[in-house]
Amino acid sequence: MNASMTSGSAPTLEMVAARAGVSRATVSRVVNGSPKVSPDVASAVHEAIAALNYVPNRAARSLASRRTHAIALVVPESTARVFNDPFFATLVQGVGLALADTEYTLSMLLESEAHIDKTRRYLLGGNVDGTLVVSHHTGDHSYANLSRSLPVVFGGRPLDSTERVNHTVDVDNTRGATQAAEHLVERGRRRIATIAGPLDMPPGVDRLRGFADALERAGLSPAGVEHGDFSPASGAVAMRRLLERDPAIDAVFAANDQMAIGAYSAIADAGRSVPHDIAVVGFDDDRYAATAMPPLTTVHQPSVEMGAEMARTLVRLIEGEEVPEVTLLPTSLVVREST
Amino acid sequence: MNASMTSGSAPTLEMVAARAGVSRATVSRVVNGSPKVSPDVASAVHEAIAALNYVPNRAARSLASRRTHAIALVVPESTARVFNDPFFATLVQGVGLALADTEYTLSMLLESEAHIDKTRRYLLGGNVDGTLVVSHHTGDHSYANLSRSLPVVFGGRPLDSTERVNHTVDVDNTRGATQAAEHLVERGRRRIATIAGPLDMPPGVDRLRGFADALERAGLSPAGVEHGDFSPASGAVAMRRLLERDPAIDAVFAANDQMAIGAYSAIADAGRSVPHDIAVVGFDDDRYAATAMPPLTTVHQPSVEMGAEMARTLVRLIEGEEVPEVTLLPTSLVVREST
DNA sequence: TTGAAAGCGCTAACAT
DNA sequence: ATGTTAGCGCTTTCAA
Repeated sequence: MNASMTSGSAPTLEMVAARAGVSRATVSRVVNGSPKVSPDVASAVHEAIAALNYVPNRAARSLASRRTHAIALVVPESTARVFNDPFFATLVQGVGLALADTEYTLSMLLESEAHIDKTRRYLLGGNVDGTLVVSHHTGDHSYANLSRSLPVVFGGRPLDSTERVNHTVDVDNTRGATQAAEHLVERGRRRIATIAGPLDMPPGVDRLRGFADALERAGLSPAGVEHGDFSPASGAVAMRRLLERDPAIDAVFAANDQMAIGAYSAIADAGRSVPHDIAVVGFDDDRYAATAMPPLTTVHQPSVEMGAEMARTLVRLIEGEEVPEVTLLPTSLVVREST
Repeated sequence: MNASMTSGSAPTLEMVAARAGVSRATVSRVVNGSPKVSPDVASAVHEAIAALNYVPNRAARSLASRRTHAIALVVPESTARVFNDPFFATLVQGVGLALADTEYTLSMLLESEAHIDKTRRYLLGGNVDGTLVVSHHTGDHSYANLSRSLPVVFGGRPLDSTERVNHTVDVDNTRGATQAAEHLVERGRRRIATIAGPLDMPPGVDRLRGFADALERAGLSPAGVEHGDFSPASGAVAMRRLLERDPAIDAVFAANDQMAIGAYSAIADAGRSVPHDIAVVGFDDDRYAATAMPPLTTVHQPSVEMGAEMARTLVRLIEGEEVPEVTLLPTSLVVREST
């Protein structure tokens, strides 16, 4: 717009100082919001900044302050493979949104096996002030000890709880499963079975427990428990087995929507209908849930919120605030037509 | 592992120099792969680097070299809203994967309206060496002129071709639509209609053109053209209209899968069946395509590859290489049961 | 081929 | 409340 913008190189703090007639230190104070600057000096500096369209140089700032104002989001390869998992995609969105309100920047690290320690070096090499890690896998110890050298927040589907990982944000899987079971009971169902997830994955364990506890409180016991691997095919297989053992089942809670959809087909194959003969509740509220036939009643995961919460937690951690070791986000039941 | 690692602060280039018995300049040369270093000196330096587990400090490097080795991926808010668009998610994955082979780092900028110029400042403030922008929208001029100050590669669903944007990577929409139309012709269909996308979006235009051209070459003309907005509902409406005008239609090409799915329901409502009465081909090969009933024949978009190509193009641009202004990625037809 | 020296743009004591 | 002065860790002329 104006002449100063046509100058080749970016304006520096020094130029601002000269223009405002103060020292560089003062400009730095103003830029960093130090309280010990007189109002008139501050506004003079602000004017100069605006006039020159000054933007601080990050590299210089990091070098001097030893802080990068960047955080990493590490996506283990196994997760990358399911990158089109809507849950994950939405989580990234939450992270980005939360960070937009801060001075922090997001570095995405898609970890491919070939570069596994490139990632570690990057993280440990002072390139970021902290990191977020999303993992689907229990056995993933690779980042557990990272938290000794760097603020880390785990999230998504967190590690096995036996590992003392410092900070994690998770969805309240247990409570969600309980909501699902209670809903089925309220609908008058009595022979309620479940298609659980793998027991080596925390969500698998928690969702099964929440389900079982709720039934017990209702004075019922599961009409069957079969395990799947969260895939639609495994859901169909599990449903078939459930039906073989007890053809009179009148409801089923699947530990995720994909398995619920698989169950749909097994139910149809058995000549039964949803929800008339068998009510079905899923978990995740993924893209398939709403458009399934019939639309699936399911437990909604607040994924955007989870990403945002992870980001906020990490930022607080970096700034030295006290933060709870684990944050559990509430789920909510979305009632559609499968119950 | 060893004693030096327990030392509080990270090893510096200076420490490496001392240990290798050379100057800092030499270490810098080795680290940066300069050719003018004698082999023995180089290996001594490499040993020292390994022994100390030295990792160069990025901030210092950027400050001195005026390069950041970071690239941004800007996601306009409108796109963020459809973040769970599998196409986009996969594209990000491709970008990440391609970058993993380089020295570059990915900064994700989810742009929220409130911070729109925060993004511009960030990009122009020397925080990145270049940027990738994904956009669904024609009218989005905000980044068009960015390319005057910074290497930029547009991608995904690029801007209106009337804007002279320097570099873009796109899927070959025209060719893809042609493949779809030719397939229908080969299947013996003769009354072929299309549910086109909006004419203010490049994919809408290109897919319609590719379709029409192919029919013309086959000596046919469209049995009908209706426009939708890429949503399933609009696909259903369009299909209904198509059927009203010409009940004898025996095939339809929808400009995306979502509209094809919408068409499915309109076809069913009309008492017709897919593919017996009407063959349907979509475009995108999204998550719904494979699981639709019947599974949808569609044009596959190489989204991972597109992300990777965008990243590679940008890196080349940054390194000063010559790169083509537009790269068109080939699509492929995935034949399933709807034709 | 190697080293010396001068910054890159900023922050953070320390003075004043 | 403001200025002075050192660096932060690296790259890069320029000499040797």
